[in-house]
Amino acid sequence: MILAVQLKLATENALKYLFPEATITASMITINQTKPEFTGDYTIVLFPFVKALRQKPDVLGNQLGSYLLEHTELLSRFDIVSGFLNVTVRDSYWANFLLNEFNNPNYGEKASHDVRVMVEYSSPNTNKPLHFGHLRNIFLGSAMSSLLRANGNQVIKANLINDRGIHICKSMIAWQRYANGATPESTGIKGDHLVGDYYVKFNDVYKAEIAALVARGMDEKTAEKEASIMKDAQDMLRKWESGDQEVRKLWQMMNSWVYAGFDVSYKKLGVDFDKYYYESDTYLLGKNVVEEGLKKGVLFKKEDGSVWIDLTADGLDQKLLLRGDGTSVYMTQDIGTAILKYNDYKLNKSVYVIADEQNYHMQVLKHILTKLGEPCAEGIYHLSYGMVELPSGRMKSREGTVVDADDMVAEMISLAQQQTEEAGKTEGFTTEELHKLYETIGLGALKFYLLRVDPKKKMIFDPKESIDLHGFTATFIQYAHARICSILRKEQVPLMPSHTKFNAFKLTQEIAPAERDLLVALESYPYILENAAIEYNPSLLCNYSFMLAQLFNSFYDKHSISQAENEEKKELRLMLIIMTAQILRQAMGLMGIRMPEKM
RNA sequence: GGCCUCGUAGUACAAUGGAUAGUACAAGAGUUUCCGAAGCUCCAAAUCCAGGUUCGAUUCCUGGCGAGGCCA
Repeated sequence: MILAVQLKLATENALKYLFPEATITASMITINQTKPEFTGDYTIVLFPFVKALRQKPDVLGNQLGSYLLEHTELLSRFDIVSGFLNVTVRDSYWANFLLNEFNNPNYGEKASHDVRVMVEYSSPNTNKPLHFGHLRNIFLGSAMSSLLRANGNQVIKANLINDRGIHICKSMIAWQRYANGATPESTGIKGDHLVGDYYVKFNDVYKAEIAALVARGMDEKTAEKEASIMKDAQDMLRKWESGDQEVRKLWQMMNSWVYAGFDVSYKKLGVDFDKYYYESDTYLLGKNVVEEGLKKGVLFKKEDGSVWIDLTADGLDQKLLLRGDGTSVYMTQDIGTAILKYNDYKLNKSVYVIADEQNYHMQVLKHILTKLGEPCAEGIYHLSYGMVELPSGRMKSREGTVVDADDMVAEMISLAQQQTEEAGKTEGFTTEELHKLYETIGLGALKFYLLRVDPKKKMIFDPKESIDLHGFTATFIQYAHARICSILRKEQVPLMPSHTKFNAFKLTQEIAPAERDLLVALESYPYILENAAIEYNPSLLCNYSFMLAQLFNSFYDKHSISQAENEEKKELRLMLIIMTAQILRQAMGLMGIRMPEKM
């Protein structure tokens, strides 16, 4: 159990013993890390007890501090500063902790238990390539999957592909009209980009057609409907729905190009999926559930035959589930798909990584499933994230302001190369190793950049300033790791030595402040790891890793390891940096970021 | 119009109701015969406005102002 939790329990017990009359609840106890300007490792806030115990903070603090000092093995001293009880943990505690955990490759992870969680992410449309906004989704989903697994859950990574609909027909019709049979092979263009080009082409032609019609005196609304390319696309959609052989063949061919393109991108990004769902398989689902809901009286029918649910009692409004002609809407198929997923895997939880513009939709979906009495409802969690915006505002494909994902990755890798070469750090690597290193640095920077922000908040990305490789970045953390590896290489200590190597270690000297700071941080890692999963927030792990790397850098600057004052200090510091490197590798690994041993 | 988010240094981000509001970039000053300077050290700079709850509010509540999103 980590120290902060132990202290909290000890405090609760102490207060109950000292003040048996008063009611003390765990929620009243706040334990923080002590601010650097005060003596101590952890701080217990005394104010919340003042009223309940009718004691002055100082008196109370003294009683509590003395009790903890006497009755636990944890503390060596305490200080009271204006309502805060600062406690200092015994050096022997830290030494024991370090000796037990420094080379534990699973430190902080939880044992596997039978809770099945699906994480759905990426979920692209098959009419255009991935853009920068998708990357936030993909990295979030991938990191959350790893985080949930590290916390013991059985994770299924799912990708629901939006492979049908009018937008897909748009690129198909434009390809049919203008491509002259061009294929990825004949043009050398990546499949998703090729199809995307014809989606753009569609919009160009469409716009021109509307303009021409308006010029002939038609009003704009009518022109939008009358444009021939749009009529063709709608006609194609009808044919697709009726199973027209030719259209289906074209659809399959173009989608297969897109999938091949996505596969290349996913592989480059280092993400994968356990299960693919296709909207062409699921878009008719949900209708029967709606029919049943109608029978149960949960849903109602309007005069035109359309089916609705009334959520006004829940502060929402009425929501359409089936149109008068019996066709379904997005909500209908989402109901069906939620049930399908649940039945496929007997899910305990189903996480949807979807942008916050769908907040209302997801809220309604969960409500409806609850009202319908579907058991999948309870486990649904919308991991809502803010959109990535440019300084000028939202990315808009129509205005050509989208940043392409593949381009962005390539740019980051070349930035990594450029900076490595400028720093003259290419010696001792083969060409192949360098290539891999640039990928590690470039992709790491990109992932970290998108994950370091609280998912709920929208973020602004300025492509002109590109992404820095200094400061609050993956590069900074990777560099700290590489330095540690370099020291260990020189000392001929493996990254994960067997425990017996330091068996003879015995602490006889005082632990220095910089060593302590590092120990406190290392010890709190399990708490961070757990919280990041509970709060569905990988940025907590990014913040933590960066702080840990910072602490290492300061420590490294103050104290020599190979030239330590004596053998004991050297062993202590070696264990410290072995564990630091271990946690950095593990934490960043969960984010999909590799830590190089040299850079 | 209704509902939901969000307003923190020049910029981008932190802060379970707790101490003097942290970090990075940019700006300024240092730092290399010594384990990797992609580093370290110092310096300056911010909670949109007005009320309220509290021993204590960036955080909770109300009302403005501003930005974004969703629903018709």
